[in-house]
Amino acid sequence: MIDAKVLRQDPNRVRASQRARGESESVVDDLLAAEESRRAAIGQYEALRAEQKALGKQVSRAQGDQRAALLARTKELADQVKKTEAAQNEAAAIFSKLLLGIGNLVEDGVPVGGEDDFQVLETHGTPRDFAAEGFTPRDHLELGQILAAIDTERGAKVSGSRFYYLTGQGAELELALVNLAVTMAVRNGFVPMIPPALVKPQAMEGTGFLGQAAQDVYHLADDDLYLVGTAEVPLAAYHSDEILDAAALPLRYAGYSPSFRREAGSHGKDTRGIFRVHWFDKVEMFVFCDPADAGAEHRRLLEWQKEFITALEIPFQVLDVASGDLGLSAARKFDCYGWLPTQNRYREITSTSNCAEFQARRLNIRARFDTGTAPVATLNGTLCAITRTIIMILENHQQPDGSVRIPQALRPFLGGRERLVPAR
RNA sequence: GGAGGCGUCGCCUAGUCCGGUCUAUGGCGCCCGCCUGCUAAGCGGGUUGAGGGUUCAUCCCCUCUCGCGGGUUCAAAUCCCGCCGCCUCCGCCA
Repeated sequence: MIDAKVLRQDPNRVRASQRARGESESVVDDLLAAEESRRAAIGQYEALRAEQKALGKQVSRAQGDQRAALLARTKELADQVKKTEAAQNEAAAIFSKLLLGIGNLVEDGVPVGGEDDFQVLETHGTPRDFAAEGFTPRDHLELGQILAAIDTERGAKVSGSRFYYLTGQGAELELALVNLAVTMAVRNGFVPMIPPALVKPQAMEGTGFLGQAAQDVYHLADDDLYLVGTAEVPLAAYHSDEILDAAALPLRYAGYSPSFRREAGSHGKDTRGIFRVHWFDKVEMFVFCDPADAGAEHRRLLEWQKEFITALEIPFQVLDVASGDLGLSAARKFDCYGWLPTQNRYREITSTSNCAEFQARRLNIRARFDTGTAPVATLNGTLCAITRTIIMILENHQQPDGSVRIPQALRPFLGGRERLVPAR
């Protein structure tokens, strides 16, 4: 959630952010009104409570008529205290419900607009010229079938559409990618983590996934647990309700977990192969840091993503995502789009968001700074989303015979092999 | 899933039966000071945490805080209900 102080002191900044996101501005006025009635109720409650407490002491010492008179007054007070307490809770509930609903304040410099208004910041590598090489590239599904690495038919038979099996070399490829990603993350100072993939509502709410993204989340109604769409959720909630040692920041975690996404509202989009699926595994970077360092840390996460994609020898671009496409919790987001030869365009392969203090406030994660106890900043970034990465590797490194060259960096994790080879 | 036990201010712990004197006891640890060739020991003092108000800052003030949430009561660590977590045992299970 955004800072209630900012809301009070500079409501226009919140209005501007809402405008950039394409969200309602009037919610700001509703919030200010709710805040005012909440404060009024608190004032009344505190005054009554103080009197009640003072009288309570006298009651325990008083005798006879005096005691009876005091008891009559304290009874009256108790009644009023209950009423003001209820009023206070009601106003607070309205306030926090509204506050939880509004998106993070958009960082300065973010391009304004919707999904297509991103700005391309960088382009790395050069897409192969398959025409010059004299063959037409196969798409990842065809390659996956030739290599006996991807089985979507049986995935559909067992689990439905948008499910798949990674088989043989495909399964090996996932394990190799995970190993490479975790090895690089550890070298960069991350603590590797294998977090739970089912979480309580607070974790989901705290990370901002029950807002506009709620329709994309799997919920187990019998147990009131959610299947996470990213390790970001359990990693963020790891330190919930904790006060961290500021000297220990930044805390960097690399979580390997399955990611479950309902993909509601994307019917008919990217239906071929494993580009958009209901489940995939992912290695995710997550950082808790001093809010003053968040911008710099965000750039570092981006650099580590670029390092990983570069190691896999995939041509890619870095995008500065536009304000309307940030999601609830991000103040700024950079995406890396890898080259997809058969679509003749770049497609999303990683994403990194600076959530500033937005998630930390919701999850109650603070640190003791010199200036006092304050929320930390949280940042997340994909290191390796397995299915997308496999797609990019297969398509970009394919050979005319359907085999696939394994990028140098990955070979140590595949027993030194140089190629994935067609099955018989 | 069943039975029992437990959850108190960093750690350990008293208090809960029988509500008010709990503004929560004591020890350890930690901080400050004294003493002291140094260190240790000793002596004296301080030390729950969070939120808010005030202030340049300190001081100070208020509220909340005995696993969490309700309830009873003028008043709850203490009584009642629900929940959560941990431990032991049983059942089931990879």
